[in-house]
Amino acid sequence: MTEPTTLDSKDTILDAAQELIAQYGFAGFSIRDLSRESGLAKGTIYHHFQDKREIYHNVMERDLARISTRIQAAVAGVDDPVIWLHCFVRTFLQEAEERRSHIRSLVREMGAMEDGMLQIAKRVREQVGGRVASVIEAGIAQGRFRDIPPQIAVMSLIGALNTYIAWQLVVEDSIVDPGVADMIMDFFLHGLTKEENL
Amino acid sequence: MTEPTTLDSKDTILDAAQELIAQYGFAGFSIRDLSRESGLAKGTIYHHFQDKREIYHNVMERDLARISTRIQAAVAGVDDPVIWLHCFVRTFLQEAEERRSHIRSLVREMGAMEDGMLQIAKRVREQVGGRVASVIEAGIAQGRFRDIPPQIAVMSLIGALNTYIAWQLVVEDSIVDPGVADMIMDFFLHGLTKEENL
Amino acid sequence: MTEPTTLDSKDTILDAAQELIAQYGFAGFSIRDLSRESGLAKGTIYHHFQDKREIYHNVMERDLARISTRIQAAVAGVDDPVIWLHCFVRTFLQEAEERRSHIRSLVREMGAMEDGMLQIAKRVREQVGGRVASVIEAGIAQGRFRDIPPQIAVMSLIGALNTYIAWQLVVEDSIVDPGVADMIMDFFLHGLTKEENL
Amino acid sequence: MTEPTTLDSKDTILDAAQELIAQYGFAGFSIRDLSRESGLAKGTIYHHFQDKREIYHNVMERDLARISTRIQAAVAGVDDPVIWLHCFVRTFLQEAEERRSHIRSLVREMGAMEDGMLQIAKRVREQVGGRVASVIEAGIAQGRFRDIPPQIAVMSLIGALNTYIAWQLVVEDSIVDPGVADMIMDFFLHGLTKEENL
DNA sequence: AATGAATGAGTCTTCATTCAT
DNA sequence: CATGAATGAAGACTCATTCAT
Repeated sequence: MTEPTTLDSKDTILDAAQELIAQYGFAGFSIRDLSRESGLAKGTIYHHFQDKREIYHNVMERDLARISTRIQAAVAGVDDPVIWLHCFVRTFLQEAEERRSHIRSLVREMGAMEDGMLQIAKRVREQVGGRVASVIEAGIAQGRFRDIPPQIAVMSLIGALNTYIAWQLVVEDSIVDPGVADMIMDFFLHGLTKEENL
Repeated sequence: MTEPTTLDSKDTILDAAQELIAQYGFAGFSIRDLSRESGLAKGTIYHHFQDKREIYHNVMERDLARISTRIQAAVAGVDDPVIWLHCFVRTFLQEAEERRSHIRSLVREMGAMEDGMLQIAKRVREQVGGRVASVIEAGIAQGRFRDIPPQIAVMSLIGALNTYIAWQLVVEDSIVDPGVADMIMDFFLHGLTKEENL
Repeated sequence: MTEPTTLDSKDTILDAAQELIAQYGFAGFSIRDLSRESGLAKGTIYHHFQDKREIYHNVMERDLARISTRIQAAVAGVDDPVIWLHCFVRTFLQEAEERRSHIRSLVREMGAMEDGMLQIAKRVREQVGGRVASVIEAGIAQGRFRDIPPQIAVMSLIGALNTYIAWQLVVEDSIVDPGVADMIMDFFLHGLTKEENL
Repeated sequence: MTEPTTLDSKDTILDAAQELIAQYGFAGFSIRDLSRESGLAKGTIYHHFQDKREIYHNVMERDLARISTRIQAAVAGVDDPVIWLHCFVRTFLQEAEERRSHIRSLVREMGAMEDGMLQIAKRVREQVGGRVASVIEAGIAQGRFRDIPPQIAVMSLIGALNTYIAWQLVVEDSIVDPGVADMIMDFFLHGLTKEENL
């Protein structure tokens, strides 16, 4: 039963790759770096993966699966759309704080991505975004949310979150303030305008 | 009067670089490509710029100046905060449609950026974001906007815009729908919650 | 038993490098030449050595080891200082004839050398020169040589040899005349002055 | 009479070139460096000299002329061969201390030199060495020096001097000790052997 | 006399990838 | 499963040199 060894190596590689991709992007990281960082020979890397691209794919897929699972778990059994969204936002930001790579990478490479990769990016968007959208749709159906194209709402929410992450984590390198999650949610729910001016 | 030759060459290079950076990112574009695309020899490029990095800097700076001017012009003389924001959003999206490079690049390279570049990214954020923030502050002072940390509002707006651009332009490669500007603004102003539930 | 392949490749590279360095100096030889001359791809060269400089270092070190061993062997078991010096001179010139690179290179690059290389040059001087110096000291102690700073003597001897090599081998490209070794030694032992004028 | 301007520029270039060649050798210095160091544009350099090689030639020739003149002046009117040699040695070392470039360069590039340059190197050797040789011949004729091939003596002397310069100036970067001139001369005149052992 | 823009071959070095072991 | 030797195309950047002004 030497099976776990294989799995270990693959995961070792993906772990190192994830870190490097997060730091340097797809074009900016090299197999040599990956070999050094993972402690495995270049040959070994190519034994487990066909391509640099395949490594990228795998990192993305794995990350996607993780974040999906994470969010799903956090949100499981929650029926109320508002509470659901609260949970989502908190988990999203927490996740970002713990491993910064994924969201950053997704946001980044988009221009240079060729088809294969774009598919993954789209799947993330669809998977994560789709879940959010359906909750919003539910809220609209329940008459609690305004009848607005859910896409717009999703974009606004994820955009705010990503921008917050990009600004706070990447640029400032500061730590995520948990209070912000609530402020973002509040703003997301009520917008800018003062009620009396509605 | 062939004097502007110098200026022309530098600009020719920057124009080509802008296009390439927009497509492939900093790490992903090569001087060789730049040479081919600009029609100038590699030596010539290095005659005008010290570094690949210097080229990047210049592209960013130039773009920053352009977009700033653009927005400033669009917004000049507008006093009403809501109208101001409308103008801003429209110009921001228009600008993105016309030359896609800047916002995309900014959003992208962040992880791999070293200090010099980050400074520029920060300046964009401060310059563009700061302007928006002050308008929002004005709106709050006038009692028209809710008393909310302007940063949160700015993040939400710019995040929504960036995400829209990233999703629509980069991934879908589709054209910006002018109606979206209004929808984003509407959402930004009123949020998700139905009024009767306030 | 094709194990020595590694060693072979490294040595193949160093052999070619030695030849090229001897001909063109450090700055004057190119990795491309080295690749052509060694029959190995540029990538392979960089697989075995980090740097152009590291190649240089290795060539020097290897040569230093060789010449040291050579001289040591030639001089082994010789007690009489005069005979010792005779052996040394002959071996030194012979060595120079067989592989011209080392002495020439050493003599040459000195101005452009950075620390790492200078250390090697110093070691040669100390190793080879030191041995000669100690023999001269022994001769002085035995009362056979004049009580003169050994450094001066060493310098004069090695200077004469190097100059001879430079003039005869490099400029004239002629072959070393074995008689010269004796003439140099004679001059080294007795100097210019006629005895009756002492 | 704007003639001196020309001369000035040429000399400015040669001065800078001399310094650079002394430091980096022929292959190791670049026209760009020369342009920066001399404060003149690359075009200007090529206005005055056809080639990198021509610059090298000129530096060498000029230096050769200088050192020749220097030595000639120092030795002028001296009849006694021993005193002549003393003056020569002192001047040679002084010269080396003042501008280190010439001797070093000569000693260095030899391997990489093509014909044109070698001719100069040979001329130096013949001019400087020849003068020394003829004084030694005179001494032999006067019965004061041993009847030894003058070449051997010249080689020993210039070799000792060069080696001293290389070791002290280049490697140690220390200052020339004037006492050494006398010690070298003493050794040159009397050799290593103690008189009573003759 | 002097400039600086322009060039393309050439510099060292890194790349992703293959393959025999 | 794992290695490290090997590759050649591509990377950023420098070179000596030309030429219009």
